[in-house]
Amino acid sequence: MTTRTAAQRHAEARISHQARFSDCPTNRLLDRIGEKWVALIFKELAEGGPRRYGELADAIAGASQKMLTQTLRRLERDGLLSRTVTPAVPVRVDYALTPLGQSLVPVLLAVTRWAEQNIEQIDVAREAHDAQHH
Amino acid sequence: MTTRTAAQRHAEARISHQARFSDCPTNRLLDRIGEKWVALIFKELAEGGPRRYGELADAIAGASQKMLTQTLRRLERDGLLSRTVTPAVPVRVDYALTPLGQSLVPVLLAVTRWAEQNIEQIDVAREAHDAQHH
DNA sequence: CTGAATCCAAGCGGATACTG
DNA sequence: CAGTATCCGCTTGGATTCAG
Repeated sequence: MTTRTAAQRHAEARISHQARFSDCPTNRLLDRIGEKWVALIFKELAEGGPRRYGELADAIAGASQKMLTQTLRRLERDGLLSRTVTPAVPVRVDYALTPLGQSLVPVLLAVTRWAEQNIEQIDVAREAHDAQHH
Repeated sequence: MTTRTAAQRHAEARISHQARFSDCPTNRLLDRIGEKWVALIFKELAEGGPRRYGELADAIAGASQKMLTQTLRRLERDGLLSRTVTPAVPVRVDYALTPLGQSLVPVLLAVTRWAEQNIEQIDVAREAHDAQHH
């Protein structure tokens, strides 16, 4: 039977659009840089150059060890940063932005600039909105 | 007693950094525009001008009604878009970017441009990485 | 020092049903 | 038409413990 309810057709449409969502480069990128600690990691590596794992952990003390490692590994997998292991005792691991990662820095800076210049307007709008709807 | 274990001090440090994280304008903005449907909503409103709720729902068929409404309301609360109710039967609701929202469009475009130009390099890096670690 | 593995709570986000 | 309300599974992310 080709008979389907409106709900079924709508569900199917949603599925196919979900696929397109995951394929959309913009959404894929926003998923990455929107991750909780990515902005801070980029800030550290962009401003301070290569960093050891422990240095990053200190600089980004808000992140748990698990999240920091997970995030670093995902960024490495995407080719945005490099991970260099120096076999020694104890072991030494350095992270650095790749050229691809560096090319993303200006984009992040654009985001930062807009945020710093406009965050106050957002706060004002939020207070006004909250006041109106008591 | 001022005596605290290293673990306690570390936990306290993490708490205070968590607060700073939530205050950071960049992270606050990324939290917003990183939400699942924000990029598509902005794309629709930036390219097509004001849109009725139903038109947005059709254009962004991947989003459930609940998520679409939630996201629109949060963006409205932040002053990034406006919601205009026309009392009629049936009721008509239009959404549009505010000037503040429009000022964010170029930033989103920068993200989109980088994504489209570099997503392939990310895919390549990912395949290479996955291949190496079988 | 740099992680991996496990456990668990909180919340995001989808499905469904109902409403002015 | 444009939502609201409820239920619920799954993912996210922190705490803790163990390891090379």
